[in-house]
Amino acid sequence: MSHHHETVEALQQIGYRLTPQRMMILDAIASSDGHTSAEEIHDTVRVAYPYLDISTVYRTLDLLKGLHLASETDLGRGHAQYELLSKGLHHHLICRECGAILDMENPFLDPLRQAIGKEYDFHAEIEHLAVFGICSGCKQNPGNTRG
Amino acid sequence: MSHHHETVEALQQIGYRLTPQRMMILDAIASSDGHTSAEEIHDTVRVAYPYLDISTVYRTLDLLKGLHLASETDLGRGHAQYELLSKGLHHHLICRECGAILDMENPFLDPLRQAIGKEYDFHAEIEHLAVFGICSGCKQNPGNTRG
DNA sequence: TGCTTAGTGCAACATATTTGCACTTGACAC
DNA sequence: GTGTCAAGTGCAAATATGTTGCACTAAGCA
Repeated sequence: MSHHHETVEALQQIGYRLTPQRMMILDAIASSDGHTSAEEIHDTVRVAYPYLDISTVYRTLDLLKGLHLASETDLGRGHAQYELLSKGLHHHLICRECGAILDMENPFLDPLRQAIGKEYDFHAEIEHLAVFGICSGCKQNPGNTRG
Repeated sequence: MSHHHETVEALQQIGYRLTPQRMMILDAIASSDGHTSAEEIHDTVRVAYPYLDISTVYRTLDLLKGLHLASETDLGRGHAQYELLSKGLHHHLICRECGAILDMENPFLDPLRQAIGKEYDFHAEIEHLAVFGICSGCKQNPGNTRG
């Protein structure tokens, strides 16, 4: 998964330092198959490098957010979830019964973006949307809460 | 603004007690012209009644949420924002330049809801959506940050 | 008016995130 | 390579937001 180092090397081009911590954090986000929390990133990296501090994780995430390389979303847990934007923009449908998360493709929101632009003269930057509701499984078979 | 007491009186019908705290909290949300934070509600009510505890605010908000009388949204600040659902369901367009908040009417999202249902077999319950982007003013005249 | 339990205030806790500061180290010049 | 120096890091403490246990209060009702 070292191809993600490309991203950090890109950072270097615009004046940021290429540190092992940043590479490891980026690898952790990439290898997490979707969304991760700061705490999970911290735990993952600390297996290999126990000195990593959680504040470094947050500072790196802020950096990535600012450069639009990662997105932050509130997926209904008590903490933010992060995701690399390089792996194709997409959004989430979250079942509030069973907690399942479906991915929704980005172009799906294009009609909404256009409608908002037309009606409200507002340029909607929907980078990462979380939509709550009920999935098909729970529609047919209600009552299986998870959290 | 005592017409909002109707809502609390409705609560009473389904077995909840009509307490002065609940009435004051509801008035505070209603009078705040849109979204408020728990802390703002607390401050507002404490002008008249200094003994109100923040935990009572949170417990009342949980109650209102559970009964779908109020909605909770993350509007990009570090805390949740609350709003009464009685005043017509709507959504927000938030300018990330100047912080302005536009209201978007609920039926506007119907095509998206239908599309999600069709494509993903998912029942989207979009009660309160926050869409970030750039408003028309900032499109023409960039550079006026607010926070 | 008294009974009972929902609701409240208080204090302590839990969790997520931020910040000040001294130390380290990546990037670059020599 | 070696030196320079600010960006970046680790650490500890602080801050912010929300939650919880518990004793006390009071709303609703007989």
